[in-house]
Amino acid sequence: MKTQLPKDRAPSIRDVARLAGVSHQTVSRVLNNHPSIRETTRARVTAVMEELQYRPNRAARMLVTRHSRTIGVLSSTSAQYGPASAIAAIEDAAREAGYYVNTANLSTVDQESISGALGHLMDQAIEGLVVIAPQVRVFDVLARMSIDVPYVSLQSTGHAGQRALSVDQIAGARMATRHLIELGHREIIHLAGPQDWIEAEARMRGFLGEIDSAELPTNPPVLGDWTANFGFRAGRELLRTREFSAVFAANDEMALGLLHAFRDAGLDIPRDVSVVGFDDIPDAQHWWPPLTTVRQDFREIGRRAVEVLLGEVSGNPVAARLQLLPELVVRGSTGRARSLAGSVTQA
Amino acid sequence: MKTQLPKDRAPSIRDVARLAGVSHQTVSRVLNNHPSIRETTRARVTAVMEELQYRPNRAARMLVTRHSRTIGVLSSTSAQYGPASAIAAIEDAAREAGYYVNTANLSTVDQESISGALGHLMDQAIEGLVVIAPQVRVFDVLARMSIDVPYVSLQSTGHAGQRALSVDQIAGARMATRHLIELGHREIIHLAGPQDWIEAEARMRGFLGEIDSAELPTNPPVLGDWTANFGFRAGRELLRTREFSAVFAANDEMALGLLHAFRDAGLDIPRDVSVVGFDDIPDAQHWWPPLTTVRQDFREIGRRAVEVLLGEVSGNPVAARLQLLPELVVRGSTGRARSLAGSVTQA
DNA sequence: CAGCGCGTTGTGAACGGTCACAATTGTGAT
DNA sequence: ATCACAATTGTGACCGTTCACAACGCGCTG
Repeated sequence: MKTQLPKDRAPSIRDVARLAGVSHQTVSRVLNNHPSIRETTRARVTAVMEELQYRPNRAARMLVTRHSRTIGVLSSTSAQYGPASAIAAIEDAAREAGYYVNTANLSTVDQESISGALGHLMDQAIEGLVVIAPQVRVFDVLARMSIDVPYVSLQSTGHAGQRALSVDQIAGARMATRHLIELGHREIIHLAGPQDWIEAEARMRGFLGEIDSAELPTNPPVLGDWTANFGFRAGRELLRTREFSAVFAANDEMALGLLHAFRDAGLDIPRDVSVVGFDDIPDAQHWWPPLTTVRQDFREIGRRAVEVLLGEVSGNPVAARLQLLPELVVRGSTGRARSLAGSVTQA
Repeated sequence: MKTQLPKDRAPSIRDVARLAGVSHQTVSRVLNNHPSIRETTRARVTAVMEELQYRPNRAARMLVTRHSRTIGVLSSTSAQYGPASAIAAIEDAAREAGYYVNTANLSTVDQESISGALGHLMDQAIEGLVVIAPQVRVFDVLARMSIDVPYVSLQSTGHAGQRALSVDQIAGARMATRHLIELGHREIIHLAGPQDWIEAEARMRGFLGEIDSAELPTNPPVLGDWTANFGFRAGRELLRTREFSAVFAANDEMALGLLHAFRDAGLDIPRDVSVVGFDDIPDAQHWWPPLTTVRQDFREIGRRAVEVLLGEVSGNPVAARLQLLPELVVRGSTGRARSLAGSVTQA
């Protein structure tokens, strides 16, 4: 009982029109549910569409409307938990809003790689861009290429000219640091992330700010690369060269490496050293000891990014609160300070 | 010194043509580097393109050629390390080949969600599909929707009618199990993944096969959900209800949960219990104790998936070996068997 | 010198939607 | 019944590219 079609191509709007006995424009109107269509006509057209399994051709629509309904995501290290779950959330939210998502990964952060990825996205005629690789340099390139689409950046704490949407990294870092101070630690070392990452720099600022408020001696931070491997090596190095009773790592992975190194050296955590991480990835509660860390909700950030971006795209900006507050989660890796190699002179 | 353009729109092929003093078709030929173009003409056209910052309109091209140069990725749990790094690798490889990637996530695995995601991808006119959510049901829906594009599935060990590309899960599971047997363990429990996951089922088959070859008693596996939280609860439950000296977990996350539970119960690993995982995620080497596990190279799988898929798409299938061999990585979470609560009767 | 063939370039029509505008139909008031 | 006006539908052009085909120029052959 199927209606035969002349062409072998996918059915077009005109095929539907012919079979429904209307003009192609009417079909188009049904498609975009235009208000003034008689209910009976709409039903007839819809029926034919159903029968033909009609699917609008996105390319054609895109050609004339100049809307791709696609947003781009620029990301690095997208295999890590944080970025990965943010991306997943972005995709979900975008799809829900009828948008498509295209992701480009940055293998390296040289300018060529960045502009290559950006070019790839621009070819797609993206209408908006989410930047999850908040290295400073990315924004330079973004500016230089005169990208004309609106963009949001995750976790960049107001660095760019555009809207930035983020968990308040500075507040989070202060919470972590204050927690250690309140436990009586005075010699606290910060294992920071790469300093061309805006969020790494923000966490460092938060750390230094809090240390400063407490009028504690300033220990030079160690600059890491986010990985557990680095944390491990840094931990060994620290034991050889520094005096401290606590470390605040800029992310959970590096904290894990620290735990490993300290344990290998025969130290008891948190009796001998306290460790705080940042992110609260799902594994962290199962580590040994379970990690005290600062939780940020990556999925929520992703969702909001899309919300803000689509608001921007459609011309009526969302007045959403752009800063989310992170939350300190105290577990077994932190405890009261006692003397290890140095520290503890206080009241 | 810039040449003024009449329109405010992005420059088109005809704008370039006019300025270069050629026909639009010639410009098109340059674009697709057609052989018979005089070198001088090509140079002239290229120069104008450069000056105008011309970018071909993908929608227009797509409309007429019916090629989207886009491949789709259907994935679930894309925040986990394995899928996430495979996706990243897919994107890299695709971009290198001049293709675009569109990902759709499965929040739930009901049929509606699956066909919704698939529909989203089909709207994009994808030319090929990579399935990373190898639940059996996905393939049912795939068949029912009569998806007409070629697809590869990751880690599905030859379940589907189409090409499957994977690490040999069965071999990996056998390696892990054999390792435990060789250490003298006789009461080995398998903490399996959800059985609607093809790879979970394959790992279970490998485990059972190896147990069978060694003529050991068969312990009923425990069915989990891949998460560390589940592993933790399962670990506590096992200690209450079962006798065993080793557990083979179907992935590293669940193994982590086990370690946590066993440690909480005051057990020493590996003296009292041995634990093996699967995947070798980067963190696993830093856990306590460092996890013995089966390594599979997710990036490589992703790369190959694209290779195979693009071969299929372009009509000349790649004759690549589709099975990769995983590798056993022995670390601190496994050791020789001794009596715990049961077991150890052997020679 | 006509004619052939090849390399190179141009012409006009698609592709499948939307847009602007015109045309038709229906409705209520006069 | 008539008219104004709104609701509904139709017509043709256009978006930017590729495709099929035609045409041009030029050297070479006979």
